[in-house]
Amino acid sequence: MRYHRIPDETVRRLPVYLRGAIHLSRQGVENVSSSELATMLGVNAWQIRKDFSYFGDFGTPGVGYELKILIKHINKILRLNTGHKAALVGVGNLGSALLSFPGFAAYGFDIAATFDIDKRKVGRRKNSILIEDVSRLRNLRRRGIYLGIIAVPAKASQEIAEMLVKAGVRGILNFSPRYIAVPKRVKVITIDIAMDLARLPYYMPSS
Amino acid sequence: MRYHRIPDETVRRLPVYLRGAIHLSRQGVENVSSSELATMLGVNAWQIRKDFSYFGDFGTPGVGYELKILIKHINKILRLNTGHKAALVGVGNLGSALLSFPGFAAYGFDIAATFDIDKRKVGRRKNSILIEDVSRLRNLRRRGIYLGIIAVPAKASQEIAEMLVKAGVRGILNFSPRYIAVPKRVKVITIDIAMDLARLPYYMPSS
DNA sequence: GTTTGTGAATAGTTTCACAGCA
DNA sequence: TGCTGTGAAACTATTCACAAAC
Repeated sequence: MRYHRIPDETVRRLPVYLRGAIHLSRQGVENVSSSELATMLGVNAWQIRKDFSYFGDFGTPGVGYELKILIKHINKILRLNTGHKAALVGVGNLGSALLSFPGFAAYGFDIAATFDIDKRKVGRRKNSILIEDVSRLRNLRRRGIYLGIIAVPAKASQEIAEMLVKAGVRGILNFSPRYIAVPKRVKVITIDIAMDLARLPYYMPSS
Repeated sequence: MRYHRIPDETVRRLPVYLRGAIHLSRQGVENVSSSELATMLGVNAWQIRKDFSYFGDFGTPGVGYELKILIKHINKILRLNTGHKAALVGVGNLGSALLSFPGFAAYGFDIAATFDIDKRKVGRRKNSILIEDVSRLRNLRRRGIYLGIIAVPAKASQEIAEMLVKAGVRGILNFSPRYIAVPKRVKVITIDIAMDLARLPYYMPSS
């Protein structure tokens, strides 16, 4: 390997491998082969080996991958080792669900601040985190927050995205069903639940 | 065009185009060019034209695409025109959020039944839909439901998936962070929120 | 014997550039 | 003139097959 550009598709799969590795590690397993991991995650063994080959040799022929090392490496590649504070904007149904979602902590994410526009919510606490007024959505930089989660209605998402960018955010997880335009230096990942559901019938055998 | 296999990537993008088309149509717009739609959705114009070219000529050179026709065609291709009843399993935080999520109805999806294992929830109503005991998760076929949404803890997801398959479901939207094994005839789409978040730091400029 | 790591072959997708139609 | 539709070229990703390592 060495000195290859890492395919985006590989980056997309790394968190999946990480999830599997953490799961096994918690069960006390110490080593795993590419084919065992593959079966568990529903992918191909050669895909896993190829993906790992972009980063270095962390496996041992005849044995497999040591989970501790594997987890450490993937965490480092994805820059999850440092931990990340995130600001959640919009504490409605979805936002509330996200607040109590255990999956974030597992990857070192911490929702450190929440914001809403609804005066009735502002000042209250949800999961022990204070809900602040969106107008206070400034200088996240100073609070060490570089990551925003947008869970507001579609209409407001572009505006909120711009506020987040101004506040110093460099990555946005967007749950609103809209494309949001931001400067190239900011990375946006959009999760549109209905969008994924919408292609399910296409793949379903005739009904 | 004609007689090409449709790339999966194109199928993945069709709901995005549909969303954009519906949005414009609601605003009273009647025609749109590939480049207008592209700007609005943050994609390339030639990508849109290429994608549409797999299905037939629904555009008019010099004019663009008539939104009414475009929407009808995409809906038909994705088989969203008939409407789909879905069964939601797991009425916790996420499940509740999904119940009040407006995005489903927009694509003709209707959460027609909900199930939970928690006896305290069973019998109650949420968004006017009765929460039934998971043991009643049978014969969805008879109720005209061929689509399942899994919003239960990871541990239980494989078991629930198997119950859904037995009940006649042909497509599953899985929100649990686990690979679930099902017969090939059943299509599973997994949405793992933490997984998408996990690759954000990789793309964020050094922090 | 088992399992990794990886070049080479294959498959799939995006981008381009432009002919042809309204 | 403006915009679509699409082959061909360029690029990217997946799959294979096997030599090397344990």
